Amino acid sequence: MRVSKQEAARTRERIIAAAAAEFRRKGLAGAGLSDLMASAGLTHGGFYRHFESKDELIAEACAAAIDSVATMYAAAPNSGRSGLEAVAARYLSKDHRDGRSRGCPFAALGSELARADNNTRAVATERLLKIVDALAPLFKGMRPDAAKRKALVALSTMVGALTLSRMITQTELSDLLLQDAAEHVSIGQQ
Amino acid sequence: MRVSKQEAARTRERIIAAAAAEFRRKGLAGAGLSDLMASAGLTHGGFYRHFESKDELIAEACAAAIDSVATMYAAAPNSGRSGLEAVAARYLSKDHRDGRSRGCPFAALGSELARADNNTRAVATERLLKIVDALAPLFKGMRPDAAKRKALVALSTMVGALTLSRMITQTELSDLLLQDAAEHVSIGQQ
DNA sequence: TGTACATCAGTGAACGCGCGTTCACTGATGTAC
DNA sequence: TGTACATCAGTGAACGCGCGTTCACTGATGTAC
Repeated sequence: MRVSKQEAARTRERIIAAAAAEFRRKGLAGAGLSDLMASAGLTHGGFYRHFESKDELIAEACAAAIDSVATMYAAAPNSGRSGLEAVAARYLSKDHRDGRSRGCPFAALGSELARADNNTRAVATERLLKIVDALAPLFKGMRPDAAKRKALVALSTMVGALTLSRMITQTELSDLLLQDAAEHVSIGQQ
Repeated sequence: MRVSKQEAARTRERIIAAAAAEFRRKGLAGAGLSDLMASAGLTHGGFYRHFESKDELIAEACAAAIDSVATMYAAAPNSGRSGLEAVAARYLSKDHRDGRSRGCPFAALGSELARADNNTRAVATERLLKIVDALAPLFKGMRPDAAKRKALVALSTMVGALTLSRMITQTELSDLLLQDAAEHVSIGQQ
């Protein structure tokens, strides 16, 4: 039952989207291709019509996951608070902490990404730099280069705090860390 | 070939030590019991004389790993620079980045720890608080409670920056992040 | 203190299971004339 | 435009492999008398 090129392309995107969620939920090693294909509405046998290997899917799914949360780093042009404050509040929210499968892949997969193959790490690095570029303008009154460096450190704080807040078993402490980290990042413009 | 209680206890410690290194090197899911027991100089069959399950070992090995790097957070009473500056420089060094298997488990296993079972996460949380207690006095002229909160945020920055520096494929950028994050943490006393 | 027996740390083979990957097959899509 | 054939997305079964776990066995250690 061959399917049109157009539909096949849509299938491929569905697999990537399912993988982006499954990997963040269960980890790169923990998510199996069979479950993952099932959650895309397919049987696992068809996987290799779309990808050469699980590693190839990992790279594509990570790229897609990073892109899909990129809007989180855009300045919200609404309220009176600074763009940085808004981004930090959104990133370090309880919703983000409790919604791994839709959240930041650096936090959901950080230590596994650090062990991933060269291709995946290169893809992740490239997207990381895009996010840094989006974040940098939020550091007002700074030379672009300095702002980018500040942005990467701020992102480090957010990724680390979100990861630890997910590990911590005491709800109050977890909440407090999110709050303190958000405040710390918000005032980090000097 | 039964072995003395004393020797059995030593064997148990050897397994935990081997696991603490293997888990940090390959991840909690990636490290297999067979390899791990071999690296402790044993065959895998004897594992269940010492532990009820892999999960039990994970909890014990993580505790041991955290404890074994706890000295990294002690203030070095030598040089002129502040204790915090010394700790940040040590934590965010290239040696630490390149020596996963002997380094901080929060960075080496962060995203996997966030998905670990309740027992492991409780053990990790308890040890995290000990590290925060060790770090807090480095924030001079602050009430203990405020200092602990600052310490946890600083630790978040260090964990996030180390994790990202290991993921980044461009050496110069990875180095720069370590340097910038160390500087940021060092001056974070206000 | 010496003897007889129970315990149990460690070995090595085996268990079932799910993993990533491969393959023969189906039949609608795409292509060549 | 219509027909004949090649392509290939998707299915479902099967592959070998390594995983965590179990088990029968060995023989030195620990214990009871």
